[in-house]
Order: sequence, then C-alpha cells, then structure tokens
Amino acid sequence: MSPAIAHDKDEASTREKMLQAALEAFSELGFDGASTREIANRAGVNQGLVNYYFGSKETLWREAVAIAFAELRAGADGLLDQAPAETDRERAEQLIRGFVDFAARRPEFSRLMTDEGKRGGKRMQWLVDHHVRFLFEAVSTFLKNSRGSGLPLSEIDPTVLHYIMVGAVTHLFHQAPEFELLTGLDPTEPEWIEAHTDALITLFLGKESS
Amino acid sequence: MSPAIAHDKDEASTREKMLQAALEAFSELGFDGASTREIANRAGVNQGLVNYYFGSKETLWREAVAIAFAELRAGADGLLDQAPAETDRERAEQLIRGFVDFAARRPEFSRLMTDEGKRGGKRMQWLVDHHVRFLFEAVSTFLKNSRGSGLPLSEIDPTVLHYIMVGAVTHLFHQAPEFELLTGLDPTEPEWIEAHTDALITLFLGKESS
DNA sequence: CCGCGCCTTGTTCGATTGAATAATATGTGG
DNA sequence: CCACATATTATTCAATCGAACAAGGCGCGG
Repeated sequence: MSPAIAHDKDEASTREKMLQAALEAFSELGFDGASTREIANRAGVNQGLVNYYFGSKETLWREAVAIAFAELRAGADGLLDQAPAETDRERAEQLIRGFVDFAARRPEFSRLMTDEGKRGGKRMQWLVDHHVRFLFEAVSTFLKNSRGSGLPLSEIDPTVLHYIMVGAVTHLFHQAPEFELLTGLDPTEPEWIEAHTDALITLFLGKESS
Repeated sequence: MSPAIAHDKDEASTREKMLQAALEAFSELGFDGASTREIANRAGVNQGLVNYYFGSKETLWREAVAIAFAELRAGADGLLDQAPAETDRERAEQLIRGFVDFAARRPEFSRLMTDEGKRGGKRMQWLVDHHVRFLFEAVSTFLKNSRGSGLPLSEIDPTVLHYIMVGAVTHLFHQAPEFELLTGLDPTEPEWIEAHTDALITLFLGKESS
C-alpha cells in the first residue's frame, strides 16, 4: 500500500516534488501524454516511486489535481475575507481580479480542466463530483444574487455566463505559448495581466462611474 | 511517395473518411493520444493506409487541421459577402454570430488549438505560420477599425480582446462533455447556442438600442 | 483475358508505456 | 552495532505505439 507514516521531512519533500512535477506535466501533456518516467525526471526521482507513493498514475493525477483546486479555493476564501466588499460591483471586481491572478499564476489549472473537459470520461466525472460542482454552484449563486444590479452581467443566464467568464479569463494564459509564438511577448507579464483585467472589468461590469 | 492520381471516386472517399476521423480523434485525444490505429478504426480502414496516403502521422495531422481552418475561412468569407453590414455594430454582431455557430458546429477546431497552443513546439509553430497569424491580424484589423464606435469592445487593446473573445465564444462548446456531466444538458442545442450568442452580444456590444 | 498500376491488408520491427518485483540503501530505535 | 521499517534503485514484463514492408486484391486498358 502507501507508506505508513512520514519518516522525516524528506518524504514530504520527495512526494511534494513529484506532485508539482506531475501537475506541470499533466497540464502540458495530458494524462496519457505525460509518462510516469517524464514526471519522475522532472522531479529528479526514480520512476518506481510513482507506484511506491501513489500506487498508480491515476492516483498521482488525482492528488496533483487536488492541489490546484485547493489553491483556487484558498485564494477565493482569502479574497472574500480580507476586504469585504459593499456593492455588487466591488464584489464582482474583486472576484474577477482574484480569478485573473490565479489563472495567470497557475495556468496548469485551466489546462488540466480543458484537457479533461473536452473528453468526458471517468476522470472528468471525478472532477465534477469532487471539485467542479461545488465551484460551479458557488459562482452561479453569486451571479444570481447580482441580478438587477444594473451590471452588464446581471441579465445573463448564470450557466452560460459561467462558461463565458471562465473562457474569457483563462484563455489568454492557457494559450501563453501560442501567444508568445504569435507576438513574441509573454502574457504573464504584469502589464498584460493588468490590461487583461481592465478589459474584463469593462466588458463584464461596464465602464467605471468615475 | 503519395499516390500519383486519384483512381476513382473511392480514393477521395477513403482519404476523406480518414481526414474526418483524424480531425475528431486528434481534437479529442491530442496528437500523441490519438493513435493511427484508432484513427483508422474510426474511419473503418486499415492502419497501414495512414502511411500510404499521408506518409506520416504528422502530415495527416496537418491536412486534417487545414480542413478545419478552411471551413472557418469559408464561413467568414461567406458571411461578409451575403449581407454587407452598414454599422460597426452590425458587422461585429454578424462576426460574433458566425463565430459562435462555427464554434458550436466544429468544436474540433478550438480543441485542436488549445491542445497545441498550451504546449508550443513545432506543430504550434506551424499552425501560427500557416493559419493563425493571418486570422489574428484580420481580427485585429477589424477591432482597430471599430475604435471610437462607442461599443464596449472599442476601447480595449485588440490583442487582449482577441483572446478574450475566442475564449468567451469557444469555451462553452469546447467543454461540452464537461457541461453535460455537470448539468445533464447539451450546450449545442439551438436554445443554448442562442442564449450564448445573446449573452456575448450583450457583453461585447452592449444592450441593443431597441 | 491478361497485365499493369492503384489500393488495401497483414505482419513485423524497435521503442516506449504503466506496472510489478527484487535488490539495495538509509537511518533511527533498542 | 544490530535490526528493522522506510525509502530508493534497477530490472523486467506485457501491451501499445508509429512506421516499414511484403503480399495480394481489384479494376481498367490493351
């Protein structure tokens, strides 16, 4: 089975390195495309450790995915705590800023989601059951509560709007390598992130009433 | 080499079946994930024919991709011909409607693009050189010409707006299997396409001045 | 009806895959 | 310093991959 108890701090280190390497490799190459040897190489460890720590490639994938979702959740929670917004517009703006920053910092997230989401199958089913549904309903509830606020997004069906927003926010960073081949620039530079955020706020929330 | 000349109508049929099967398989499974045997099975032909007609998996991929881009181009050309729009808003609305319909009808297109675009590499370089750059500059030119029209999209940097729009339009259909696992519904049904189109027009062009 | 060229099949090759297993290293508690 | 659980390495296996090749089928021109 899996190792009984951590021996010392080195185990967490090796496991953690493998999970980070797996997250990057899976998001770049897809589940089948990322070989366990490639993941082990990126982590600087031996391929046999995949089965030692995780038992199977599938389990390694699930634990790596859980990390990305935990980061997203942590970011969202921290965001709503630190500065409670008063108006619908301020709340929505905070959410968009937080989501854009996360999408730029962790493009692995949307890459994993789009790779599985276009395929369906058991891994996507697992994602929906364990992570996606909760997130989707939280966003939908927020959008429904924003109805009648006069914002452009307030009149749109929450389900459709959810996918529009996710696509609009993540695509630029999801396609960062394409963007770089096309323009020679890096979309994760702060200036691009800022321009992207401003554009999204203009589109979804309308011009600021300055 | 490749076969010299078509023998009769059956060749085009076999080749065409393989190209369509390849387009679907590549978009679902990615380049590495789609085996030549899987493609041949979907087309109902023998695996050896891949090398006979195309010489390599790479060439088959390029020819399949070219089909998707040709359809996009044909749709865009036909759109601008049939009903010349007068105002910037009408032109933009036509473009959005056409792009949404295409994204819903051919999700393979965005699936191929996102699979390669997140990876970079020689295949994406080929896509940029042969297909993407022309499309990107055509859209950018259109967006630049819409400046000062008063539309929400008219004040946004064309490069950023390009990726926002592509993501916003395609994500719903790109993630159709996820959408179905999540909601039990099919986003390619006409009612969803219409709701999606209306939402995008509201966001990018503002409320209609009815 | 035969012969030649396009089309298709079947088989095979080396390389790579996920996984299992045996052997070895490490290091801490007794 | 020994013993034993944990951690790591090395090796191996069946399955599958893209590709190459030999062989045969098919159809039309002569």
